[in-house]
Amino acid sequence: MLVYNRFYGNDTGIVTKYVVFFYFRSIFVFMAVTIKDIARHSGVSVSTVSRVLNKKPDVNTETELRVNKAIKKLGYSPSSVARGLVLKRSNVLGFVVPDITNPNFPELARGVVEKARQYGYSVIFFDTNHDNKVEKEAINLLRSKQVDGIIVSFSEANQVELGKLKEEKFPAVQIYRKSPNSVISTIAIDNVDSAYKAVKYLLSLGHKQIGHLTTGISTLSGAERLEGYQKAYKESGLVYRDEWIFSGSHCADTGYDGMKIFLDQKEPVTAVFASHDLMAVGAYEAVFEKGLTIPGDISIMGHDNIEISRLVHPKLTTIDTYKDKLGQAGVELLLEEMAERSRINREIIFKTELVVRDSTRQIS
Amino acid sequence: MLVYNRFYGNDTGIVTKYVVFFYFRSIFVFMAVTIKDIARHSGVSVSTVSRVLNKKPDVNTETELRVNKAIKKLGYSPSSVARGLVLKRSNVLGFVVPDITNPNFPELARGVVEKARQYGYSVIFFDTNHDNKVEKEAINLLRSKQVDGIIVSFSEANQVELGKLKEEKFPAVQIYRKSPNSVISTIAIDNVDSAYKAVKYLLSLGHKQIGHLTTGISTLSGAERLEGYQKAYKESGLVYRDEWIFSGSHCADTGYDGMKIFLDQKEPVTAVFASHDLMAVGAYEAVFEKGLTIPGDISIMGHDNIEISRLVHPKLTTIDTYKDKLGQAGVELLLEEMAERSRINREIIFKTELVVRDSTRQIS
DNA sequence: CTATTTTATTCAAATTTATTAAGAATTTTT
DNA sequence: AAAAATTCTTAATAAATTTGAATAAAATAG
Repeated sequence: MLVYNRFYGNDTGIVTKYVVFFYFRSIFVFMAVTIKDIARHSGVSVSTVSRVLNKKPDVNTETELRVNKAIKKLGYSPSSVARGLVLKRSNVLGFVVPDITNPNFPELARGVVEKARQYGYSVIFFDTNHDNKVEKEAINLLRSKQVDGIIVSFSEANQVELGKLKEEKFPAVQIYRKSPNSVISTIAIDNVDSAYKAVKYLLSLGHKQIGHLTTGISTLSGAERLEGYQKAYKESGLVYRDEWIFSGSHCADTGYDGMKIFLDQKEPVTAVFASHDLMAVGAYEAVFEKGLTIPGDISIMGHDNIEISRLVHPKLTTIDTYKDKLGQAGVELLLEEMAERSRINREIIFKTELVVRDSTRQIS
Repeated sequence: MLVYNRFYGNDTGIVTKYVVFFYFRSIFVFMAVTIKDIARHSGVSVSTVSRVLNKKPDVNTETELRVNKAIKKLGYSPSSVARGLVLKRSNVLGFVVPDITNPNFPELARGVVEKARQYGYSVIFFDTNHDNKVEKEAINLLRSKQVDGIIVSFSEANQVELGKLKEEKFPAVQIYRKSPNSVISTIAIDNVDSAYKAVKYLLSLGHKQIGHLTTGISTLSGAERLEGYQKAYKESGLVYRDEWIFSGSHCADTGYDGMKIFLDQKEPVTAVFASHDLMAVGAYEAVFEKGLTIPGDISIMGHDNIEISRLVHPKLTTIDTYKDKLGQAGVELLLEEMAERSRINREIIFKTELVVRDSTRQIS
């Protein structure tokens, strides 16, 4: 065995090391075993082997045994590609998300992949990085790969594309983010009710001035959660002020920015409901910077119950959205669509659940 | 348009709502357009169309135009499946991780998927949930799907399987976690050096009693980081005590447990280096519980620079491992392997980088 | 100006690996 | 010997690529 190491630096400043091993072993060129080989080896025809493989009738028990022995011996595994060509299905699903590094999506992805596996499907995964062009590209690629169905989490921009799929009865479901005009079947959560529940909880703790860090009306979920906030206020008979609402984005920094503004107001809010946990955690920083405490001086609530929420100090009160269940339900709905191939759209809305932790408190 | 809503509860206590839309539109059954249709439509043979598609020579400019027009008109896109059958490649890569909800993997995944896309490859994704059986299953599935190569992050258990792939010259690389006996090519980080750097930094701040929260020698990276810790101590001339080392796991709670033990010792450590950020953040909780401050009373350092590390308060000093770059490099190495098809193993080791934040301080 | 060679296009047929329907061969039953 | 039941084989099919042959046009030679 010959070994050599090479160290070198590259323009990123990362130094990499090469360790190369040369193996001198029996030379063995991999040749794929086909159904023909099995047929020849077991002295039957390919169609008989096919019947054995697919557990169809009209096969002698003895023949079956012989064929299975050959399959095992030669380590044969049918080519999904050839099978897909004939049967026009691939047993592969497509899954397209805007950003896997957004903490909501890994759990969703796990739910999807796990459930798909249970049903015998593999999953081709795309991360579009919020790029509409890539979204479109992904759809085309997945179709040319002949996936049996797709699960997407698209922005408004490409809903038209999804509508086209529906026209063709190509199985597709939108997950996590709602399909704005319900052009395809959807799995989502009841954002209005969820935010309503959150704000109602804060009101029940005695808070009357509740700020809201929203992602703005640019995202549907943001708009819905804002609606829930408003609904809770309306029902309580109290009124909120416009300056208690701050529009941020999907990242934590905007929570910090918003909270800073809230704290600088003459009559600061006593509680804040953030549209997602990351903003809530960002808000923490602004509170600490002012030398204030949570929940002593101000109560903070998030939404989504991502992992971070139970790791920060104090642990964040939030709303669980059952992301893995959403992913699983997405696959199940997709499989239904694949079976039916109708143009009916279903919309399955999950209720969410309040998770009370340490970032909120009762005030007199 | 007919709409009906259905509400129902299920055993998980989640209430879901059904909104079903019935569309009555022109009935349109999707029929795939094939190369034959293009040939017929443009009055040439399929082989000519194929030559146009693959930009091969020996095609009249005028013919090419005619064919391309037909392609556009009929909205034709070649079947990757049929193409895969003939060419024996699918333009699909496999990517298998133990746990996508582990905060290190999403970034890795993004790097892999993004780079693969740039090179025209799609990625079939598996999450094994640390199940060795599922790992094996994934390999078999990916092979029957005729992926062109795979990127895995396997535990020691299935290294034998990977070795078999190598025997067959099936392109495969191990990423993030090192391949223990280098049975296949690897992209990893220099864990020893990385931990060495971390502890050396703490020593440079004046800390002489540094605790280490390790994942134990059960994981290779844990063992290597422990080695780095020991190396730094050895070099400094100081000695560490065995009770300053606590073995935990991949989850945050064990950081809390370990830190509690550290703090209860008669002569507590003044700094702690955790093998990964989650443990470090878990340790925070134990410190706060005692009414102590970070870094006032104790400095804490993590490893991996996951998103959480800059969201906690104080922001965690840690080590960046360039996870997205690792993912990208994984794809590039895999593509090299695919081109060469040799039995040579490469090992590319990335250096890591110290990220100083607010959880560590100089002591006199 | 015809005959031959060269060049540029284009086509028909084989190939890839599996499934499946139709029909042939064999065995069993009537 | 005919009919029925069982089991297997042949050939078509899926949608592309590829090879060697065919055709047509252009160039060269006699």
